[in-house]
Amino acid sequence: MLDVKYLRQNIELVRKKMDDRGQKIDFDRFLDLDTKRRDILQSVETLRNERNSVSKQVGELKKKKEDASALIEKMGDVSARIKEYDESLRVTEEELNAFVMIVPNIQHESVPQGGGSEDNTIVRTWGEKPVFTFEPKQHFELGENLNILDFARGAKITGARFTVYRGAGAAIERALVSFMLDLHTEKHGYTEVLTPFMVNRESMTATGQLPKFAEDLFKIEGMEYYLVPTAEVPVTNIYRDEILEEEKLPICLVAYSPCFRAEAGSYGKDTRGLIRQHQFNKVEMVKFSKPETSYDELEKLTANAEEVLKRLGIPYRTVCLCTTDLGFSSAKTYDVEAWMPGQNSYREISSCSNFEDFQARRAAIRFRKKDSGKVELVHTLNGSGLAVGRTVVAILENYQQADGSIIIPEALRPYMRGLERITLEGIFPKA
RNA sequence: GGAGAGAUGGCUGAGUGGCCGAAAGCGAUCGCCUGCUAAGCGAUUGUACGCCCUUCAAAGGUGUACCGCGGGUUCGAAUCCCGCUCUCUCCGCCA
Repeated sequence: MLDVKYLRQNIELVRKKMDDRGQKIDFDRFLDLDTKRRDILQSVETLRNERNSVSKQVGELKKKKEDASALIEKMGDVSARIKEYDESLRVTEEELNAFVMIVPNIQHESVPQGGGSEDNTIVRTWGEKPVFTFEPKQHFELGENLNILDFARGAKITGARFTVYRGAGAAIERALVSFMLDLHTEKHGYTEVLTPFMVNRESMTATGQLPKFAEDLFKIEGMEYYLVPTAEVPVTNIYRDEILEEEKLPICLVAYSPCFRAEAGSYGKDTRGLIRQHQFNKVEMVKFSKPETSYDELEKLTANAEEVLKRLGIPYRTVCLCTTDLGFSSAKTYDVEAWMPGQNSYREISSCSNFEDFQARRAAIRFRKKDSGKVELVHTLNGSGLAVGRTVVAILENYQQADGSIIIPEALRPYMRGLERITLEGIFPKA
């Protein structure tokens, strides 16, 4: 969320920023609530002050065995008034809070102005698109033909958007997770963490999924627990309500996690295959940074995600999301899009964002400045490194052969007992 | 799931109605002392939100809240009462 004080003092700038994001927000209501809150607060604090000092006098009188009944009677009335003010303060703060919680972050000045995904700017493009002597197939057709992806049985077991992986299909998914974690820990300096796949309401609120996007989440029946839509939630919440030491920053964590998304409102979109599932695997990078360096960290984070694709030999491009495509909590986002020959298009495989202090304020993640001793909010960042299911899609489609087999990228072979090619006959070689 | 014990500042830990935002110790920071290190001495050392001052901010002043969370009793609650959460011990169950 945004800082209430900042909002109050920079309301016109924020109005403009939200206009550019295509958000219609009634900031007059905010100003009213804010003024009301401070009025009530002052009144109630004055009364509390009176109560505190009179109560002290009562104590002194009683100690001297003198009569304090006049004061006590008077304070009964003051306490009643405090209770009334407290109630209206509670209501006002609730309204104010509800308002602030649904205001998106302010975009960084470098974010391109836009009205849709066509306005995202292409930052760079890498790799040679493979040339085929045949019509390249889509991954779901390749996967079903090789008997490594089984969508029908996934649907039987659970429902639409669930998949069974088999043999080399299951192995390549697992290999990718290990490959990505090893790369980020050994080459990019991240510490691996493994966090819960269910989180409570506070955690979801801290990273911005709640209260605004409840319909995207799976909630556990009868409990205030939710399935994680991304490891960003549990990993960022590791340091919720904590004050970190400046020397420890930046803290760079990487986590594998399955992700669960209700995908409400995406009916009819990507209905076949692995692209859009209710459950998918992801390796996620999360950073806690000092404000001064967070944009450098964003560039590094994005490069770390890109490195996975480079090592796998998958062509990609990186785009900077425009104002209207930017996610709720993000100040700036790069999407890395992998080339998918079967679909003849680039598809998002990673999303790398700097949230600045937006999540940190909700989550109360701060650090103490070494020289001044002052506490300040950290900046949080995260990015997929990468979405595993979509990486499988990219490998199947880019490395498909005329006979329907799939060449395994060299970087992955050590993680697959040396397997070089997925064919229908040899699902997996003997070790 | 059953029984019991507990939750206080960066940490340990005292505090069972007013003198408590909280003793003491440890740690940390600054200063003094010391040839250096250690020891010693002195000072400082929570967070949030208002208000005043200030062009803004910082600094400063002032007020309020916070002793796991939420309610209640009381002129007054870390302290008493109720509910919840979490931790620990024992029993049961269990990968």
